[in-house]
Amino acid sequence: MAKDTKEKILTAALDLFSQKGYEGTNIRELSTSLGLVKSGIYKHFESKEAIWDALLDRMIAYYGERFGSSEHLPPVPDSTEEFIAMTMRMVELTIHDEQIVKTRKVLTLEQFRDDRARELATKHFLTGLAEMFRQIFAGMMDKGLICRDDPAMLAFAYVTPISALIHLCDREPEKTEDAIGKIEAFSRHFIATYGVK
Amino acid sequence: MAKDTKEKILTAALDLFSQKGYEGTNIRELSTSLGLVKSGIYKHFESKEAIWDALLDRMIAYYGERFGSSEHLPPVPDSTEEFIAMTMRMVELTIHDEQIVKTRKVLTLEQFRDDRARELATKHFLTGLAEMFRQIFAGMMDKGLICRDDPAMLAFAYVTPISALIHLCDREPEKTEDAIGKIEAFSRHFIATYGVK
DNA sequence: TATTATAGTGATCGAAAGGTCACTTGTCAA
DNA sequence: TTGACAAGTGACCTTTCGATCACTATAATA
Repeated sequence: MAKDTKEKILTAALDLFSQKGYEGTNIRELSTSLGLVKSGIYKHFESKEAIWDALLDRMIAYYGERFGSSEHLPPVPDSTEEFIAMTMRMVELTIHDEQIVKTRKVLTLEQFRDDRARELATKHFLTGLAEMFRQIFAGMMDKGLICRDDPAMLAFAYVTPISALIHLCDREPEKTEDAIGKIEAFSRHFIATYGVK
Repeated sequence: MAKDTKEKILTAALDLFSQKGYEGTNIRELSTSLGLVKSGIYKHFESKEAIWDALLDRMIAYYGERFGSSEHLPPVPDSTEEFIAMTMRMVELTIHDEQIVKTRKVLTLEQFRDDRARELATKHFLTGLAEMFRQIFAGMMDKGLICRDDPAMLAFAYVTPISALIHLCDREPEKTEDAIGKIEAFSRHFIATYGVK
């Protein structure tokens, strides 16, 4: 029950921090959103900063679980069409999973203030995805699906445009449909460019 | 002299907001950084929010000046090498010009809170650059420098990876050199892919 | 049943926030 | 020289912030 409340606090904190940032969020609001009074929070965390630290711990752990090991690497697709489908599945997930969206927003807002957020932001936004697709592209080259090239460069060139549109969705959710369409169009164009005919 | 102070306040506000965000900045700090006392600010702006509004006005005006008209469009290059050189010149400027860096940071930090920041962020980070390069690519296709393709798609595919690395520099300035190298490598790879041999 | 640890309450604190106001200083036009 | 106005000062106001503490309710354990 204690642990339950602690988790609820972190979830509520993620929600508020992702909207207003760390500084913009106050403890009173956080506690009332959970149906308890301000001082109740301090039975579970000793300070506002302790909440922030725990939240970052959770985000880092979650990221490590999902992207840390190569076990979670999606299988190398057997066709370019399958590759596009896989991309779109991943995009849909990352755009619609609220927890992931909020995590991205928090990292965006706190990247200049907190060193761990800074580091995690780079992983989330750039290096993590790029490394993952580097491996996928290397595999696809072996299978003869795309032409031989530097897989790291291709991954970078593939991942960053998609990432830019994901950020656009975070910022302007009403453009989500457009963005998803654009991602698919980009993905097809990419395959048209680098795919083996 | 009055106008001078007003401008100085906005410049100091840009500096602080870009580091700590709007909420994280207090006007006592802002005023002492200018060598005056807190209440002095209120001789020039009626509230903290008025400073924010004026700052956004200035950013919007500045953006309109530089990117609004097609007069400021850089000339279509006469060779792919010139194209790369032009890209690198633009990148160096946008990474090292403090005002521009701070503007990007502020927009990053306030994009979820303020509608005008949201809109300007999308222009700065995505649509503005993409539109500019769409025109450049269209011109380069006419000159036979790059192969015929959808110029908007190429611009999007060219601009977003560079933008991602610029954001990386904003977040982790110690990686600036690496990032610039990577931008040039990407630019050359891009030309190797789409340039007419 | 008595004990004890824990979750939650409400009053309260000091610090810091944004903002106001009467006042002083400095500058320029008449 | 003087009057007027803008620029800047310092004391003070109210509100809100994060945080503390004595207290109560609850529920599991000995």
